[in-house]
Amino acid sequence: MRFHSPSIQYFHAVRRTGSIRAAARVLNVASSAVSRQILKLEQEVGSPLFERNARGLTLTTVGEMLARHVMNVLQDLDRFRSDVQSLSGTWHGTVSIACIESLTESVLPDLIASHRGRARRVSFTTEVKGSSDVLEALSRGEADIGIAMALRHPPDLRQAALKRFRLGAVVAREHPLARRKTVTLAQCFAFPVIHALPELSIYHLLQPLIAQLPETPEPAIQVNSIDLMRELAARGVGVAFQTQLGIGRLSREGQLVFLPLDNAGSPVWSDLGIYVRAERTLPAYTESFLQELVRELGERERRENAAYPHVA
Amino acid sequence: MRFHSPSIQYFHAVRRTGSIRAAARVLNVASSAVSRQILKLEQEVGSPLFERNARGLTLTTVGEMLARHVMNVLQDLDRFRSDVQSLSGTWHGTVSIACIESLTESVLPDLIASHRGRARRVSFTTEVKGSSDVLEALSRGEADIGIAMALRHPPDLRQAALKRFRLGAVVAREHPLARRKTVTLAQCFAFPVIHALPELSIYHLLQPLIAQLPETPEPAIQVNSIDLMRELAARGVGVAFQTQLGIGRLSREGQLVFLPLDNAGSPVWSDLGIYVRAERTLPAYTESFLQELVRELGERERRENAAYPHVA
DNA sequence: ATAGCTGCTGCCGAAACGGCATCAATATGT
DNA sequence: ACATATTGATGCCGTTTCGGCAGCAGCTAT
Repeated sequence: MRFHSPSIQYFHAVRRTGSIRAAARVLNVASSAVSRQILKLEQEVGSPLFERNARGLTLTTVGEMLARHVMNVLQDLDRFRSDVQSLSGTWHGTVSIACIESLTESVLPDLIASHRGRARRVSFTTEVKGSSDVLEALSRGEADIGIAMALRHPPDLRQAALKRFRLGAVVAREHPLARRKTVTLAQCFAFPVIHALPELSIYHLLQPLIAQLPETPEPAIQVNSIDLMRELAARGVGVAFQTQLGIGRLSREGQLVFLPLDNAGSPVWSDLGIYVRAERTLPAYTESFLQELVRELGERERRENAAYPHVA
Repeated sequence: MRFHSPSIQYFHAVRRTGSIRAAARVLNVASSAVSRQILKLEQEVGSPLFERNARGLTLTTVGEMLARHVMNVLQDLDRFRSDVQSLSGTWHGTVSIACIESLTESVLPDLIASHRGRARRVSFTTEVKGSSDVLEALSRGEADIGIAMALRHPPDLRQAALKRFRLGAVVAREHPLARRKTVTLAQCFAFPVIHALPELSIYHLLQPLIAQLPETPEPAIQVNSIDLMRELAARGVGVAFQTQLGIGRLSREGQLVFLPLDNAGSPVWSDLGIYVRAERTLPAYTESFLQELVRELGERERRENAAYPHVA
């Protein structure tokens, strides 16, 4: 089933590993074979594809162009393979997901479990990253589906869906704020606050709002793990900020209370985007999971926004 | 620059020609070489790609899937080539257009002439077909850009733009109807009418309206050429039907008069769609022309609908 | 029945591929 | 500063693959 010339497979491996010898190890061939294929390729294209640094290879501009083409080819080959297999009845493959941390508590495990229940032959690989890293992984062809904060995405990605969830304060059941319906940022800052570090995307959502506050609040606890943030809040250490997506189980068990943020009378939204490579047609099993993911997130968006109606 | 394995190039040629020996002639190789590559390919895929009829080869289902993949690969290779060339300053390639006849009088020649004036190295091939043939040519990878009546298009095509033009009656300057502002179908059928045959898309636009008329009009002249239709109308033979797009020159010279159709108080629209293959990223020069085409058609749409305001 | 087409298949020379050993250049560790 | 390790490139050589030639059988149209 590998009817494409070795050159492009070798090129692909070299681009990913950043070294000819490393690529050769992955491909189980001699490094000379890889070296030659790359040289031949450069001769065909008429331009160098890599810059030879002493420590390995990096793509030139033309190399990046070819990388895009090769990625398109190999990903479309995957789709073709899956099409053929689904024709012959078998239905297996691997769905590769890159997503931000707030999905790992409930959405993703629920979905993967239910999907695996129905299609045992479909396997998953998931990588948790920051929002911009998610988009980059997608661009580099290292993931099929990406879920990230809806930043401005590069043109080689397509936003398959956009769901917005209310951002809110998260406090322990016993916290003084816990009996309110909504809270303002100012009210939260009357208490110790658990801050997100800039590597978490909540930081970028809250920062402009915090900057508008009349007085800069005292430095509070800062963390870079949503899980840690959640557990700290559950222990009454302070007020954390999250969408309800990210606090599922502890919320269901009644330990945490979610209080929608009220910013001068209007809600604060956290936009979650689902992304795929724009130039790619997904394999059937991936497309199938993607649609489930979009449906599920839409369902949660509907439910949660109904539970906490807008402050008109 | 041909760094893809011979198999897929050979497969592509065989699919297009429908015969191994014919493909071999096109490729300038021995037919045995082609035959072997196809057999090897079928062994790799694990399923026959063609059905061997005594008179040549036709694709199997798996073959059609592979054909789609190969088309994606080769078209994306074209894009890559053009990307590299545009990086090195040179800018040439061929834009292949499939369109319906109503564009050939003014829109297309104007656009191509002006584009060639600016980019001498970009060449064009244009094929005039019926609307459904246009879409099929696009699907088969035989054209880059398609312009056709906006029918329901297959999922492998993407509608890059949709422009609507008013359908109208076209009569000679001296025709009794020529002094009206608008006409109804009934009014037209008081005179001899030049009908379009079913192979022209105007037929399918008018047929449902004609069917609603109280009495079936007498059989009139029937033609399958817009050019002929136009020239007949100019000679006063009867009333023809067209969008104004299709009668440019004769209208400018004052020989033909365009009368927007009035169907029970509302205009009759002819929807023109611009299509490209959905799974394809266009080369830079093609994309550039596509945008010009969309802009120009949008401009004409605006002008013409301003010249003949809606019958509110 | 003949002539012309189809795709397929031995045979063989030529080209491409891959493995091994080696080289020069550079980075790293002591 | 020196030794060591790692990088990509290259010459040599056996193996594999590719492609051309000629001929095969099967089918169709005349």
